[in-house]
Amino acid sequence: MPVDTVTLARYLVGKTLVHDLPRSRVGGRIVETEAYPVGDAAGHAFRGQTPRNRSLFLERGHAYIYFAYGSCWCTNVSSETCGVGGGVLIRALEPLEGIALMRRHRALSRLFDLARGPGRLSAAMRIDRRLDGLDLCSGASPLWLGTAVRPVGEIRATTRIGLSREAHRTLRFYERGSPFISGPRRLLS
DNA sequence: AGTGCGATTGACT
DNA sequence: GTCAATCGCACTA
Repeated sequence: MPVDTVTLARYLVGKTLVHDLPRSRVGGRIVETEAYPVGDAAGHAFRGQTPRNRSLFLERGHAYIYFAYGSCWCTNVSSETCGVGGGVLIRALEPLEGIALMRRHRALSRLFDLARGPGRLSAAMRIDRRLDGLDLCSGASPLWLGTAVRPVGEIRATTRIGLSREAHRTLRFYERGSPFISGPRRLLS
């Protein structure tokens, strides 16, 4: 696993994210990420460690899950060494496994909208605070990162979504041409 | 104790 | 394309 945040954000595109539920499994291919490296004023770790963001300071590869806008859970991977704050936001997933169950979690039928956006993918995969702080690479967690199921396409970089600070930095990565990424369609190509 | 504000989404024009 | 709901948390007093 790469040792810096930006490289990790690129590396995660094409890998899988899987959640083992009591009776079944849901998961998919990561097609879009955003990097929040050390020293980035837009990152939750920027102002130091607090009870809310403590998982960002765990060794790289742990889950940081936070609640945004009163309704959405967002799923991140910690990306630095223990004690240093940094993370990668998982923004969109190409659904692969347990699609019928994910549709039920989202009460929605369109496959392309199932996991297109950080809050949507967390809802589809039933990810919430209970999974915060888990080691995503240990092999023992119900939420885990898996290897790529097929070769990844061209990875493109653009500006991150929804920020006021550091808005110019191109730290959003996505698989070119994927219909499963979030944001305006014009950014697809 | 009170205030302000999002790493968003879904509904609506 | 625009816009407001919603609430946990950080920050100020």
